Amino acid sequence: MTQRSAGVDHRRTDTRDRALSVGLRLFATQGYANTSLREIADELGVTKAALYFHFKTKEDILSGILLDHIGAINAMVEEAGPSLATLDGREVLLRRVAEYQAGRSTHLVRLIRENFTEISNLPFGAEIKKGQRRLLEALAGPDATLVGRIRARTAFMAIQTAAMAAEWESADEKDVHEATLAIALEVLRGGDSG
Amino acid sequence: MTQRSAGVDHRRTDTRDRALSVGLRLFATQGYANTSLREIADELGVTKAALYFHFKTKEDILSGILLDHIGAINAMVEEAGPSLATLDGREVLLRRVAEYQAGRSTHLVRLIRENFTEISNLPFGAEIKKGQRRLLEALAGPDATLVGRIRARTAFMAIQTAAMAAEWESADEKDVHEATLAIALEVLRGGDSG
DNA sequence: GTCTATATATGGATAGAC
DNA sequence: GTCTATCCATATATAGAC
Repeated sequence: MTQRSAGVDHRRTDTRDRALSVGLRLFATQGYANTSLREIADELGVTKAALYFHFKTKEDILSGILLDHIGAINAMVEEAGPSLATLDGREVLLRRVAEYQAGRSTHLVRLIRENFTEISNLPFGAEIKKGQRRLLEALAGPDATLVGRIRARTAFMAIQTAAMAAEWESADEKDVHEATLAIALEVLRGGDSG
Repeated sequence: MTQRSAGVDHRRTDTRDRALSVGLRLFATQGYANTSLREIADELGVTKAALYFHFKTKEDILSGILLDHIGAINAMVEEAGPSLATLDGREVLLRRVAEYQAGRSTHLVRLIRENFTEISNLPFGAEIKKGQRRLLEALAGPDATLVGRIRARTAFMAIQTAAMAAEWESADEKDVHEATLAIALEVLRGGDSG
């Protein structure tokens, strides 16, 4: 939920939503620290002061962008629940994560990946880290060995990178995603079957 | 070569080298944009102005840190040469890359990975990107299919991530590296043998 | 090689009018 | 909701003495 009200929208402008969208793109392509409020405001056709009506601080914009994402990841892990005890259940979770990330613009993935240090040092950065940690543990399964945890991490990294690979590979985006998912599943599965 | 002269060192101080070292650590842990020259100078026990004797600009410090790295990666690819036509040769290259990255402090890997957007937009950022692209193509081998290229990328990402995994995994660092290399080789190898 | 002092720009953020 | 005007902190970078 990016909007505040669930029913009819009583807002007089859509500046807030547009700011989140522009902010996502600029933060992802230029970096959070390198993007000024003036740049965002200019693209929106408003002044910096106008932004401060919608967001208390610059961090607030970043927070607004990321909150949905954290929620979605956490929800997927929780929904998986007891099914994570089996390899099949964990494969389903990995497929869902891949689907989710492929559906989003590449910007969100890039934003988190390439501004990870900065985000980590932010007040709510701990939440992001905790979410990723939980996801990796879920993918690794209960009582995972070191090798199992590394498999989970590698599989997740493959998926994550694929979301940005459209720029790198000349191939069709859908083909890249499918091939990557196949390899990620292969990695997660590993030699064993439990 | 971080030093300017090959023979006896005639410099009166080691400020330049220490600056590169401190800069690497701060850039990696806080981000390039979030690290000021004052912070670096303070840690060195000198003033900002002193830094400007050794480096023309702030970017120059980053450049000084990264130049060695680019050279090392390029050298490894070129040394591999015709051996890259075989899977065995490509596995050797991957091992060398893993060895190289594990030997360095985690900071260099983090610096590149988590400031990639910023570095890309820098004047010499194209060199970094070109170097990584060449490495991935080398690992994939000549006439690689899409799947082959994704395997190469995934294997490399696994290695790269392992260099930072000491903080995440409670296990012994050496064990993490060994297990990761094994999985990376497995991914690179894939189903086929050519 | 390093210092003090300063030029200059830009950033985030606020006050108050409309 | 948005504006103009402004505050204030901090940043990179330079000038010139020692």
